Amino acid sequence: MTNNSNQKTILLVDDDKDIVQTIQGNLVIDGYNVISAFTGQGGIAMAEKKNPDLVLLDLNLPDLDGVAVCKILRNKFNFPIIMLTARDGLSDKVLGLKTGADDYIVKPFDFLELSARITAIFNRIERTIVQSKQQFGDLEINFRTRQVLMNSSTIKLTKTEFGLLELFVTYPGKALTRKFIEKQIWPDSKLYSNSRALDVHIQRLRKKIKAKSDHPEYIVTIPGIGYRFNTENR
Amino acid sequence: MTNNSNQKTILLVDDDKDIVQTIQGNLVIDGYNVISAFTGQGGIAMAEKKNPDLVLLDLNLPDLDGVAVCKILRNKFNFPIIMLTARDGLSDKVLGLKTGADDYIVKPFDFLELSARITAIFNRIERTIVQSKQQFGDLEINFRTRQVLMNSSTIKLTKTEFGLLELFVTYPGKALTRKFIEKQIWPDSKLYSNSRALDVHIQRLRKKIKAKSDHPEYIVTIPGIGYRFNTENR
DNA sequence: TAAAAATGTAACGATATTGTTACATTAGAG
DNA sequence: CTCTAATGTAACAATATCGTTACATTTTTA
Repeated sequence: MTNNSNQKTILLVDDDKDIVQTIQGNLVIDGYNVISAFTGQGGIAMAEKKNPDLVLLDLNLPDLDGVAVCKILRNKFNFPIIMLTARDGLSDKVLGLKTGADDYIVKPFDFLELSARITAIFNRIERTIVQSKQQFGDLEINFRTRQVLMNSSTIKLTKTEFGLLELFVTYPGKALTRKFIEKQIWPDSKLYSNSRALDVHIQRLRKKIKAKSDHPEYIVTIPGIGYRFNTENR
Repeated sequence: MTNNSNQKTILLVDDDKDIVQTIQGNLVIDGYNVISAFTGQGGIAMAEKKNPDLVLLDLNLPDLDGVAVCKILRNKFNFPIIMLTARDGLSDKVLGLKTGADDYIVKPFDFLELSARITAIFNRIERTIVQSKQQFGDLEINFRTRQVLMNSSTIKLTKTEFGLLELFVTYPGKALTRKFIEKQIWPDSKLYSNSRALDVHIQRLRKKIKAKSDHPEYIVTIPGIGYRFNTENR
């Protein structure tokens, strides 16, 4: 029905048409969708139009300096950039990486190394994304999907309850004052200094957590101060 | 109130104590907290205990093969791994990267390059995390905070509406069938084949988007099929 | 073009979520 | 221990969200 393929698009920017053809052919064999440009301007335009998953950028371009192109791309987009260049000097490499490139490969290179470095970057991104899950003892929180699991069974939290939990796990083990919590949960509301709303939401969250856990309190009360999220001994 | 320091910890695993000392000194100057181990076993133990932000792994270790250590670490942890080694062969590099390393540097190397590659990796991670924001024309979506901005002003979406928007931007420009959308939004519900709920939620989402935008429809109806999220010409 | 099918949309009741209140319980000060 | 302040918690009303329905409008089919 919908195209669910995870095929990644790689933009290749190089003015040497032979090199483009060779690399493109190999990348296609690797399963990538490849688009190309022969100038810096063309590369930038193509990036804006196609929003590729990764860019291979030669530093020797006919119109613009490759480093300048890299800067522009890095400024506007988040995709990884690998520089391909004949410049082997240390200062070139360091400059390239400091400009925002994710990797720097010196020509001539073997395609197998390029391929391995591309997948290494994609794997790093994948691992980083998956890492948006956090585990606290028998509690598992997926911040991307907002799914909360306790002992592998789902806990349904309301928006406010999830906000509280998110706040607690951001400062595990730290005592958070009532005022601080209230400011985070209700940022533009009037001062809740005399409201009991926070107490009530804490109770509701505790009840839902406790219903699924055999552990004692995750949320510890500190009278006169506020609350603390207990992550020890789990 | 809470310790907000962003100092990163790097674990250096190498049996050459001179090299360890040199690299460690330079990394400390770069502002990192550095811990070290001289054996594979020691490195694994240290990683488990300290959960570093990055590991520098020499492939020549007295007890275990470096590639084996890398496999074990990659299996258990998400932190990036940079291999440091004298093995310059193509197959070594490719094997190293395929084993799960994020980068591979051949000894002898200049510290400046190592330093640049470390920050390149940290920057990639940072960008990937921040990338949980997406821009579509005048529409900006932060998937982490679930905040939606249109022309820089906030749109308040309900859970279902945000789910729809998230689904649409996952498949920009693609036609999504009603059945597909319904399965994604109400996964464990009965078949909504004859329900009009989807239509109603689409209208509500459209109204909220339109209220803030001067563009035509973002969500295009495809009669008989479903809907399509229009990302062109914005 | 006319009929049929699909979609748009306002309005309604059901349910979920929220913040307040009142009273019970607990912790800490003296 | 007693008193007081802080916190726990059930119940309630206000609001938000949801899915259905009925009817209007648009698109497709024939």
